[in-house]
Amino acid sequence: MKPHCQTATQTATAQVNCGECRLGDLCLPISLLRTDINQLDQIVQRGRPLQKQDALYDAGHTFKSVYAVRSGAFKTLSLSADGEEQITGFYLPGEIIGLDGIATGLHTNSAVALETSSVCEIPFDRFEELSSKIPTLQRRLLQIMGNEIASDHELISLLSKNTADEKLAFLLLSISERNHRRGLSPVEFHLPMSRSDIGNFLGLTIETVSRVLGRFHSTGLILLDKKHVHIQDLSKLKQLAAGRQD
Amino acid sequence: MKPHCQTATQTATAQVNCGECRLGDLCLPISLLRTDINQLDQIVQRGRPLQKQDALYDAGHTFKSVYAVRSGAFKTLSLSADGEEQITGFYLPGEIIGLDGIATGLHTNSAVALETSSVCEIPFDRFEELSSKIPTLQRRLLQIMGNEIASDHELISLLSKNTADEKLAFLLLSISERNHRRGLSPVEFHLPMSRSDIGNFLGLTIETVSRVLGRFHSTGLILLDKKHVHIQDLSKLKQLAAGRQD
DNA sequence: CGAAGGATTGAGGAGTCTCAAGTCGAGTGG
DNA sequence: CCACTCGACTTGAGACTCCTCAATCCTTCG
Repeated sequence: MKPHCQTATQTATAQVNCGECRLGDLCLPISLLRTDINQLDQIVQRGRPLQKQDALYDAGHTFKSVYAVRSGAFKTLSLSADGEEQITGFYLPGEIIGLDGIATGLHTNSAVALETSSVCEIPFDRFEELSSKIPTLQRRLLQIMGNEIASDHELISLLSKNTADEKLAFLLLSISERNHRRGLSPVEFHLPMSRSDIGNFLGLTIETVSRVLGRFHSTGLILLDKKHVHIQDLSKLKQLAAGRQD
Repeated sequence: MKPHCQTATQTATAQVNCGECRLGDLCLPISLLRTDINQLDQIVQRGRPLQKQDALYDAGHTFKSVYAVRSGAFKTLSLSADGEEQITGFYLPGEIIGLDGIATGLHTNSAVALETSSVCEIPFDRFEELSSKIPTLQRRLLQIMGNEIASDHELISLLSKNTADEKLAFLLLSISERNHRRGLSPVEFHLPMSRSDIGNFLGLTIETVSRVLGRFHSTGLILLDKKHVHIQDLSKLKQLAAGRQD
């Protein structure tokens, strides 16, 4: 329908180097010296545009690279023993995916584009080489993995203890905050994933997701038109997400 | 009551160096050269015995070290926004705890001994130094974090999709396998944690845990005497844990 | 011995799932 | 341009799992 901003700029930024990327220090190069950034810049491979539903990598494939989301959005998912799909995370621009697989050398998850997306690919062998020379880079990688673990723990707590309402509030808030960090509006945004993805991620059925979002809408907590969300009462949403019912 | 084996050997092994530790390569030093092991050995601090309920570290404290469980067992837990406790993992001998906190420099979890336990402390600054000189060691650390993430994802999937029966079967099986790896019996062991810890970890109430374990017992799946477990039908337990009801 | 914490057992209720029907919008082909 | 189909989503009614509340038992410990 209407032109999609991120897709439009994607080609324009495809050649931008790390030092000038508008994602700034959201991505890896945080607090690197200029000379170090240039070194990193030389191993980063840019411009791999993916269409909706395209897999960036699949579970079982050899782990070669990590990726920084440049535009669009991804979901990562693993298949459990009984063949069920479990979404383990959603990833927005500036965030790093592909770190699963460091342990075994094989990816344990698949990463799938939720909409037209592009990434920066960082070959891991060359990254490791580089990071043994640049201590801050090594530290940064550990930080990113640490954050991954911390957010997994948050999700674990959410899944064990919270109601459907609280889970949905948490997800909306999480996307709101991550958009805010990228300089976008914290109260008005686009949900890149389907209801069914949301349900899978939060351990709910699609019907429950639909009902809860409907209730959020009818109580004036949010405005909702399909995938477009406008948060009306941010503080109440925060209360809900924290587990304190209104 | 009766003497506790692991506690008894604890003092005896307290001075053993990494090269001779009977946990072998379960712990960090996997596939290190002998000279490298010796270097690691020199930074490891041993012999910190903890009593049941003692905290190894607390959430909010500065992150200084990682720890290898030497004997006993630990739980790690985080406090969610609303002050609720969430157990994020149980840790048995040979396993590494304390890696949360790498991201921010502060521990995000607390680690609490479930019974009399001892650990090897590995000061992280010196470990980082050492690992920039020994590439396998650096790789090993990433592996351990990768495994942590993989097991978190497994737990996330378990919490979102599985029934109480399946959750309990999974936990029993997990402990069984980890005991087996340490050379202990995979079918007969001791649960180091309380029913309430189990429930917290699996997102169930204590009553449900009790009822399910009781049902497992009365259907002949396991023998159960308080915290002592004897798995009678391992394959059926595996089916259950994989989500295929009998 | 009494108290306190952990665990078991029972009855009733709430929240979410299942099953089923129905709506909406986009894309297709006549 | 309209009917058709397909997928994503919404809405409703009933069922079931698990939670809540409460009583009781067991073990430990002062």
